[in-house]
Amino acid sequence: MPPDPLSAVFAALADPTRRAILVRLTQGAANVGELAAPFAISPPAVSKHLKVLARAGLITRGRAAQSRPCRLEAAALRPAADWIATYRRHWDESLDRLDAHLQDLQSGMVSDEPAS
Amino acid sequence: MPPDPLSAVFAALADPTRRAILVRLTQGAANVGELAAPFAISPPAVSKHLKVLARAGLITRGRAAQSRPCRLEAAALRPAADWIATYRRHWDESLDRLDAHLQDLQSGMVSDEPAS
DNA sequence: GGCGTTATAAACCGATCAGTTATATATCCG
DNA sequence: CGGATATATAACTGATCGGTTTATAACGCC
Repeated sequence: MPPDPLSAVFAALADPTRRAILVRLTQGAANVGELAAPFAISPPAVSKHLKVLARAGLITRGRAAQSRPCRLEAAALRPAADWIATYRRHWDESLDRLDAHLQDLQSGMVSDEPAS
Repeated sequence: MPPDPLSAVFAALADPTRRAILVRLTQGAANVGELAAPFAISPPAVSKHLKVLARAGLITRGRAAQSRPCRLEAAALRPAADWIATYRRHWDESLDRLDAHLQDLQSGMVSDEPAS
């Protein structure tokens, strides 16, 4: 059972190494060796990270001689950004608190009386 | 070793159940029973999800009688949104391709000659 | 064809995850 | 106090993760 795409993207972003790889790819395509260099992990480990990123749609791979360069596919970040954007409205804490408080009152979750 | 906060947030968002819990909490605070209801999973499982969300700073818990209501802390999403926002610039594929191509040329990654 | 380079695949390992059941804790009510 | 309700903790399980080492495959070059 493949995870839904949104989960795949968030899961891919949950690893610092993978985020660093994406950052690196904003400077242009790179092959596995170049990506592995700064991380003190073995090439196979990088290869696995790339597979995760590819499954999430965040990169695509090409072929150039022995090299399989990776290219960033930033468009795959859009659904994640959209999901988070729904919460922008709640970022302002005062609005948020007010909102929640009103909701709580409405649903009878709190007494609205001073505690003890 | 605690994971860095950004990883904690992305990891928390990587689970559909936890995302649904956050969505539910936009409608106001809720206790564990209310959160567990729509998901056909046991209360302890929900409790664990809430612990993950709390560790990521995405919710805070209160006390009201036997109930420990959860409140959304949307501000914790900000770093994640900011991280992703850095890639907005790359979402337009034509800009992205051009960018990457120029970078590739500059770093000598591709020949810039027609293949074969 | 054979060699070096680049990258993936396979097998394995310890840690963490997401869920369960069963047990404990905390709070209210009578 | 004792019982009911709401939640958390403990102990366990199967699956997945992030890494390793070893072996294998694809390509370019001589």
